[in-house]
Amino acid sequence: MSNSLSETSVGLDPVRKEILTGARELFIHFGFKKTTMEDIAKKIGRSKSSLYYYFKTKEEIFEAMALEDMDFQHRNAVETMNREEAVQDRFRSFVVSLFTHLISNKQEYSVFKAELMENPFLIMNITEKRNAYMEVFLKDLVLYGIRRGEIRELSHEEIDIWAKAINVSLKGIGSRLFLGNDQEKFKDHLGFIADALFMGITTKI
Amino acid sequence: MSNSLSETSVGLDPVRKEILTGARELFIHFGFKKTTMEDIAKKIGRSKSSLYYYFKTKEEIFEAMALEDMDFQHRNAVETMNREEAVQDRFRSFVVSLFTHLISNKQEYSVFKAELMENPFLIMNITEKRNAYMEVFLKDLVLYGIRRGEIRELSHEEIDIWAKAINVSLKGIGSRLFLGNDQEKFKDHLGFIADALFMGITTKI
DNA sequence: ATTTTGACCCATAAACCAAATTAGTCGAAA
DNA sequence: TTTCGACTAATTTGGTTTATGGGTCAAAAT
Repeated sequence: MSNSLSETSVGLDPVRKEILTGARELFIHFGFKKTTMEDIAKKIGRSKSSLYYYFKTKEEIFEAMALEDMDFQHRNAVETMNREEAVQDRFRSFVVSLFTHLISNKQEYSVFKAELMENPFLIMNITEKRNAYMEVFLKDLVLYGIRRGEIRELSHEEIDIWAKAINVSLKGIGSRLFLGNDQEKFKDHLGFIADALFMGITTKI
Repeated sequence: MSNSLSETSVGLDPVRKEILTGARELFIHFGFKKTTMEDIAKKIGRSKSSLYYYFKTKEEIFEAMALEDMDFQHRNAVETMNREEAVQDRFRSFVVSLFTHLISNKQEYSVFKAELMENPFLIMNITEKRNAYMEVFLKDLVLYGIRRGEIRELSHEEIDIWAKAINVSLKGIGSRLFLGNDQEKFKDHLGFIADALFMGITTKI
């Protein structure tokens, strides 16, 4: 389970953290483009050049911040999930946790909606890392379920495909929650959605 | 089942069709932005003004063309699907048909990849109509399955949610097939993916 | 009445340039 | 090892002009 999104969680450097928390506030308030390196530096009472001692580029700061957030959010979901035993319960719990967090923090990240499509390259790295992480996570979960006899014996290939498919599915649902304006209907049925994806909707037998 | 994406299939007007087929070729070759109304007019040997007798705007032409294509593609999938009896088989058949078509026509539509994010407003209407269509389609399919006793009795609300969730899931998988570069792995497992979404991956009972 | 057209209009895109910002570098200082 | 001020190079901004191309319209053609 040595699967994680961000290295910074170990808190390697206090200044690094300082930069990230300062940057986070500015990014969330003004977006990526309108936040200058000067702004970040001033915010934490340091010179702009200092930032370049810890990060190579502005993008790198943004990326580190985003990954840190996602990491926190995922750790949270995993922690909640691990209180369950059955895979179905774990999956449902994980999905519900992720999406409720997404919905409740929706406002906070709304600044990025516009920017996301102005420069998609910005989130490319982040997306890739997240995908890689999620796929490993989902594969592990399937293996856990198979071990418990709650999931049919699937081939390696099938597990891989399933993980990829469910990942993009969840992403699709996530974007709809984030961008769409019908979260209301969704948010009360997150558990149902998770179960439907995992267990299907057919009559058992 | 009076559920369709495009009215033009009835072939209301030959000139309208002419315009659409001419426009299609140009759009596919040069993209939306670089094809001018002049180009389209010249292509079919008419004056630019004529186009405005049949369509209000350039966007409307593009939209009509796209909807016509999608309509064809969906009619095809439905036709294939209807050869099956069991819902599971129908769903799988439908999904496989749609996605194989997508994969094989991928090259043709690659011009739009870039344009899609340059002006997302362009496909907004199309996307909305497609979503509406797909949700109705999926709901109908569920009702069919419930009638056959192959799908558990779901509430109206749940059917609605399921249709929305599966629609965005399929869209997610579709984009991955269209934009990503790992179709190879996917394309041989489309049936598996469809089954997994529909029937889940848990051991039955 | 329906369809087509050329001449026209005008919003927007492109091309250009000067000025200002700002990301990123570097050597020296702390 | 870490921080900083001064520098530079690239990008952005703002303002202007030109050109393109979407869209209108009244008249002509069918």
